[in-house]
Amino acid sequence: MPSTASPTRSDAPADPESIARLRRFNRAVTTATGALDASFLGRGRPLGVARMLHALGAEGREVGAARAHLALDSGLASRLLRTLEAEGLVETGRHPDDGRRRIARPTAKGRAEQREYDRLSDDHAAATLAGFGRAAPELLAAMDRIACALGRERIALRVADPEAADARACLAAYYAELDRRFAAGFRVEDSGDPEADKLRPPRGAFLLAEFDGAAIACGGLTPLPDADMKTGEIKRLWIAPAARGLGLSLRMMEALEARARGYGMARLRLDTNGALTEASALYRRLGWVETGRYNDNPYAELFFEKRL
Amino acid sequence: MPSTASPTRSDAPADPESIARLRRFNRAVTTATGALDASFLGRGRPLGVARMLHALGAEGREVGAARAHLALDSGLASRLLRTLEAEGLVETGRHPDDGRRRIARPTAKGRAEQREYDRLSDDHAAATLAGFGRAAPELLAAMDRIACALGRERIALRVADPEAADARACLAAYYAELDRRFAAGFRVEDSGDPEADKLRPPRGAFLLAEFDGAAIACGGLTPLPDADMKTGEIKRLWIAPAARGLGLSLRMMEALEARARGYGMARLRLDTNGALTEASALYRRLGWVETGRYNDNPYAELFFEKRL
DNA sequence: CAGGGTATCTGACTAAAGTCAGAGAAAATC
DNA sequence: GATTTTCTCTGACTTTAGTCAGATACCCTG
Repeated sequence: MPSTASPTRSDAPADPESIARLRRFNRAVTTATGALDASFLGRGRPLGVARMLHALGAEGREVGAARAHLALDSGLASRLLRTLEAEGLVETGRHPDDGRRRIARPTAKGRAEQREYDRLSDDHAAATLAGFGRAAPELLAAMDRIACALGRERIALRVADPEAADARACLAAYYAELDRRFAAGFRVEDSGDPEADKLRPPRGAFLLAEFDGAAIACGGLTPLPDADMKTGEIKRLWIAPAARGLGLSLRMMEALEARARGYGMARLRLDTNGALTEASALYRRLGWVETGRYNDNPYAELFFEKRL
Repeated sequence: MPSTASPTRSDAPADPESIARLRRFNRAVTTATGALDASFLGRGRPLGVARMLHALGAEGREVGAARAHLALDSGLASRLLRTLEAEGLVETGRHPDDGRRRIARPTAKGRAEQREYDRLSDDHAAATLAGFGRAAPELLAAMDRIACALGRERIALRVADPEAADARACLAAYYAELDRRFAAGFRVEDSGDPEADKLRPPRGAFLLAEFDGAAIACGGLTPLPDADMKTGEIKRLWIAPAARGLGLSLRMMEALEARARGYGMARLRLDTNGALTEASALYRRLGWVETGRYNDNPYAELFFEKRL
């Protein structure tokens, strides 16, 4: 992390959300460059030992998993754990199901030390942010963009509950963008908002794309009540600005279509607004064809259908 | 650098200018994070030795200067040079004026090796760019932004010749932006373009701000032909979008004012256009007061003056 | 030209990171 | 139940980076 970059004041006020974003950027760049995270220094402990302590997390981890994560030789990893044990920061025990594998867990003292490292990172991030001054929001947006691009192989899709906190945050960002982009604004209540239940199995789904712990895209699948019960609808497809242009919308649509096929659906529909030009272009590219209005959503201007 | 980031194809086509921008970003982040540049690996040579070879440049360098640049102990630096000598990559000779100092110069073989390291860096950069696909231009802009912010302590102002290549590039970018922002466009020929001679000493100046070899801002000072020959004019003040919000315009204005004072000038004038809202705000903040039209520049709508 | 200061170098040392060959115990396979 | 495989560990080793105390040669000043 931009650690040499003038940590002017450690008491710099910065909101946790900005700090998290900056640290996410630092991790992305750190991973991409094979760099060392400078916050791992400065507590009188060699880098390797500090990295191992960090890799264990608060809950502890299988020795082999930590070793693979840090790409270490088994001998070296073992020695680092012995060092941490000697300091009283870590305890190792046997795996409940497999006596060959071992689990290394931080002790209470070890967890306190992990929190100290976290605090160091936060301080560095806060100082960097303070140095950015009024340009900070815009720089953070640029950092989000680059972090997503550098780490795009690590963006993972997963099924989420549409009422979970991260899902709601994603949807809120989506609605806010619609409100900005529609000339007349946007209110969810007027848009035929699918109840959360329809976005859950067995006939619906809500997918989230996550990058380093942050939700950066979402997409929903709901059943439509037609005669043969074989029609689905794509809802709430949104990619965070930071993650656009990386092929994520394609991945999300393919995942939703695959899920619809798995549900035995024969066709999918979706509606969209003319203001969302990139969305319509995407649907056409993916083989969707324009069709007639199939609902009374006042915000919908264009209707698409795709046979599976 | 983003070296782990899928160097998919080494034959990826990417223009040298984009590669230079990406590498500038990498250097900025590398410096800020204390990271190692991964391109220094992979030629069977320890990092320290490779960094020393790189630090010498094609022309060679004083041992002390290279040592200071890499922040190395004198003993370690000396040993790295011996290693390079043993490989036949470097020759050291005595300084022409001072027999204590020594100059280390790469041999022909050493320069070839430097080029190989450069090629490795370029390949990494090109592969990363290729992976970005159509989002590349926008990502590069975000990278420029972050590189400037992280490295803002290293932005240096210098007097430049207004007809040198980097100055002309800076001015061209400025004119292009005016053309975009003015409703009726902009043509230099119509704007009372100061001849280059007026932007040179003894009564004028053209300042460039440089970051890691790239010109990112400029500003000119010319004499105005009033009775007591004590009036100057600020011309062509421009900050590249990537460098805005970092206080650079303030630095540039202060440098130009200091220079005007050095020339014995008593007052400064400038004109600007209402479309450049941030410029007018800056001038007011710096103590300029609005005054009447003093030229026939058709693009000028606002006129400011400041007593020195 | 003596003496102090400076630039570089060598030798002796340490810390950190990493490699490699087995040893030992547990699990999986035949 | 014997054999092979898997996981972790220990001991012995190397490489890289870095520190520190002089030694050496040169420059500058008085």
